[in-house]
Amino acid sequence: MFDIKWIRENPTAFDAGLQARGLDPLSAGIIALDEQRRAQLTSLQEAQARRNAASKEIGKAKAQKDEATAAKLMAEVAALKDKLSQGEEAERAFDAKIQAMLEVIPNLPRDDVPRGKDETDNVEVRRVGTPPRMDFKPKQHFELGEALGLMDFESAAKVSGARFVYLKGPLARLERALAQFMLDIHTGDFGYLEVSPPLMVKKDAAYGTGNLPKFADDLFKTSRSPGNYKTFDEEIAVYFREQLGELEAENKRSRDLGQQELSSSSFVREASFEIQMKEAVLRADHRQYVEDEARLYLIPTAEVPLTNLVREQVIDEAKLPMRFTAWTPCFRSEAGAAGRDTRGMIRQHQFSKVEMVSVTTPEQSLEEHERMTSCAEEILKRLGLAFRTMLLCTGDMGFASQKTYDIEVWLPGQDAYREISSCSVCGDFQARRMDARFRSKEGKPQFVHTLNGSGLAVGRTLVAVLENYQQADGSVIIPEALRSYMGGMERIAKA
RNA sequence: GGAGAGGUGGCAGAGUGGUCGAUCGCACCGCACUCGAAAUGCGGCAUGCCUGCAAGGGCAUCGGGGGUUCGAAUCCCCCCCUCUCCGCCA
Repeated sequence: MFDIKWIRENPTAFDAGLQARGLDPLSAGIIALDEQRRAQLTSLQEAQARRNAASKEIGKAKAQKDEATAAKLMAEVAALKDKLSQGEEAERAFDAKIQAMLEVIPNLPRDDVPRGKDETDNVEVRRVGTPPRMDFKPKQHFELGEALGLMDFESAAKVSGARFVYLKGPLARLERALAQFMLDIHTGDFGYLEVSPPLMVKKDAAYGTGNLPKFADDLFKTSRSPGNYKTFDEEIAVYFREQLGELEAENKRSRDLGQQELSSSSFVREASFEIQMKEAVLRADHRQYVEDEARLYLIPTAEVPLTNLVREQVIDEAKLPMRFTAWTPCFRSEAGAAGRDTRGMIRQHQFSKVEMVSVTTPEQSLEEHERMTSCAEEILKRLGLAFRTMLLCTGDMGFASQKTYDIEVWLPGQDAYREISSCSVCGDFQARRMDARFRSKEGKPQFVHTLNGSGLAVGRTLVAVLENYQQADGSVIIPEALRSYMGGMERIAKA
């Protein structure tokens, strides 16, 4: 989320950043709207100032029993009433309009991010490890898993639909082992605080990290039954009374004119039809409102609850950087991903991930970004998996990011590097949306910087282990580093 | 889910229609006293926004939203949260 003031002062930089993202310039439109808003705000505030002053004088006049003056002033304020309520409404309208424009604008890329259109313009910054040599044709993870009888997509489809899976026996345990292994490293070696967060969050939290309002389609949401209808019933009662009153008035007019009363059957039928239509609309609106307010979202990543841990507060600078890690399931509707990676565990509606989140000062964030990326890389190193680290170009970065490294692990079965982690620095973009600030010894509170990264996607790590450690006979060697987490097991083979 | 109590500045806690953006205390900052510190005394100390070169001026904010009123922290309505008790439950 951008500070309108910053846009006003840096329109060129703002538009240049948008252009790097492949977007059209927006500053002129926003600034024009903001100018209107401020002009209107000033005139509203002048009217309010006059009302406030007059009200104080009324108080004084009444205290002195000067009813004449009081009455005069009250008349003046009464005349201001329309102007005030119109002004307030106009202000709300301007605010909403500008807010709606700002909240869907993505973060601007840092200067050192390569310009580019899509993933083909990403820049490889390093390559670590060598892909294993195999003297047989490597299989894909789902071929291995299904042949072992430990990975069951068919049952999952029956129970939950496409893009779900059952893992069984040693594979289920391997998922748990990987997660524990990752958490132990992040907490033990890198100083992250392990957190077990809520898996459902409110709209405001999803908004804070930038998942809403623009990417609502990517989220699974609960639909809770609307709770209290009292307000609505009252609304309806008022409306009915109005309608009936009008009908009666209409009939009285007709009688006075000596005409036939309109409460003849046809009119009543028409009127009651209209009432029913309006009632239906009101009811629908109200239901929608209540549901939207009560709605919870399944987290698409633990980034959401972890980052929002600092929302709406002022943190003591001495506590920064804060580092959180969590192992959670993640839920994504994958709308618009139809046809991509339909087979196997690469792209699921539900997957397991160990997430890292850092909250820092503006000075610390760039260095923290490198550190976080290396924390993720360390997991792959210890597992003996080959990977490359990519610096994403401007066109391929996520909504909230200023700069992103993707880590791609080598998958022999696919004969390709595939994303297994994504580490982003968001600057104060999320902090503004969450109102998360810190206070230094001297000086006013300012917005924190936030970072997030996968450390790692557990499902995809499991895929990588299977494919990289597969043997000619279809069994899979368990990497040294994981064996203690697997009860000493060295190999997964068909039972 | 039911009943009751409550939500006010960093903390604590007054304020029930008119100079209340808010008394007092604690914490914090500055100054005085002191060799230094403690204690004491004096002064300062909420946030956001608009406007102005600045000094300043103005608007809004007492959990959130709406309403009554010339005027609301204070009255009315709705919602949220916290605490206590009861019920239900992994």
